[in-house]
Amino acid sequence: MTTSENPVVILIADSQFLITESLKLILQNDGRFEANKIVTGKNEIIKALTNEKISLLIIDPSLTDLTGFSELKEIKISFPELKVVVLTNSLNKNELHELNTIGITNIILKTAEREEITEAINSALKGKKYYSNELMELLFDVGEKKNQGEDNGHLTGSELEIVRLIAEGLTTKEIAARKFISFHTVITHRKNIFRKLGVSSVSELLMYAIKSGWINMIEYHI
Amino acid sequence: MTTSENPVVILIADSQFLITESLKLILQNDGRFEANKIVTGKNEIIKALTNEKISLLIIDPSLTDLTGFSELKEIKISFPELKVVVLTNSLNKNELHELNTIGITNIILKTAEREEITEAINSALKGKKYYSNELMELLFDVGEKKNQGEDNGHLTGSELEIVRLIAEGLTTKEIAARKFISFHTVITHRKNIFRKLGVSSVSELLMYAIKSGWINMIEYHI
DNA sequence: TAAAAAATAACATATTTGTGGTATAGGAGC
DNA sequence: GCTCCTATACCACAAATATGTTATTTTTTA
Repeated sequence: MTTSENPVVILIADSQFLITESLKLILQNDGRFEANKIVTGKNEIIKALTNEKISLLIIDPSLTDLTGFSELKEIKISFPELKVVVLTNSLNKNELHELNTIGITNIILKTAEREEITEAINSALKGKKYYSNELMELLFDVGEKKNQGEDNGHLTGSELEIVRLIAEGLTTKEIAARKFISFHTVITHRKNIFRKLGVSSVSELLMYAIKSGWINMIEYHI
Repeated sequence: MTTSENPVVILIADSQFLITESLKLILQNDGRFEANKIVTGKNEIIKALTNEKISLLIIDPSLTDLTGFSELKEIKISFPELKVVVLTNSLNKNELHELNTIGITNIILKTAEREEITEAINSALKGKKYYSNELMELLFDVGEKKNQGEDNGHLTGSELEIVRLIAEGLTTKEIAARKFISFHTVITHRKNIFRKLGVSSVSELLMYAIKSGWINMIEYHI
């Protein structure tokens, strides 16, 4: 927090010009930070982290990999000392939990106010957690309105694959043909999926799947 | 373009702090503009447009109404001389065409580069059209991959309402009860919807509806 | 006001879904 | 070795869907 500490160098990894410009301004006006660097491509991130002494990385994960965060995970493993703030346009509950698992606990949305942004940065530097208000709500509505199903949400690999094929518009018969398995097996999978998720129709299933980020909507919605 | 013209006052209507901050910076550095004002609520927009001589409005429509753009339409009618640049996070093809119908032809995404932003503003002031590169692609893939249906995409009000009820997970019988119409009527609507959209299952219908922005995903995806 | 479009409704029928069971083989973990 | 989980598979049946065709009334629009 004071100038007597190690120099704080911040790396901003974001391809949105309008965002990086504002961030630069905020960090400059703060005065606590030694230098800031902006990278807009995924390759530059590793290079900068390797060659320079970076204290904090502010990153939009959509710059790297949108689903799975595997590259973000690798960064956290390669640079354990690095503090990370995730700054992104939108996150669903699945993604939020996944980031938590990786050890990223300072997450804000690009709709955040100035106070939230500085708070997230300060918390990250102190090793404290910080989440946007909107994300806190997401974290806490674990109970939720619907689904009285038992082990909600945890589908197996085959089950997830079938959800995606249903989303593509395939019928049970077509899914069986595509996967070279029996029609009856697909029926059983469907039953298990419905039971686990507490839904009883394709519509409800798809809404659940989209909400949870199981279906890649990128190709459907710009 | 020159200082001899009328003073150019720009109103920025956006609730994203990170965006308004950058815009302010860009406009300040440009030097051509007399004054800039930032509003973050929908009520302030009309007040500012009424009381001050605004040349250009840079607006994120999600500040007002996300679907239908009815408030944006009213603004265009009330202030015909006003130039408008729409700056938003995402748009689908339906929304893009709707904006076009209203007479808003300068549209860029918040992922735009500095050049695109200034170009959009300059074009708007000159009365010329400007669209982000990503949006141009959207405009031009009219042919598209699927759907060989006839009058694609244009559903009536009742049909759209039924699409939303299907998305809610209601069965045909339930929809009939909810709307106080015959089961057979709902069946007919479904048939017409499927024919118009070139789909043949609820899954395909929902994917189409989400892609087109007919279903409000806000409650499902933050 | 005449034509076009939308909303309403019905009948018939093949296909698909949703739901209740039961059952076996293979792998992971204790 | 034993148990839990997963993937596989089958039977049966009621409910719902998808598809075709036709037709009347109401609303919109040209």
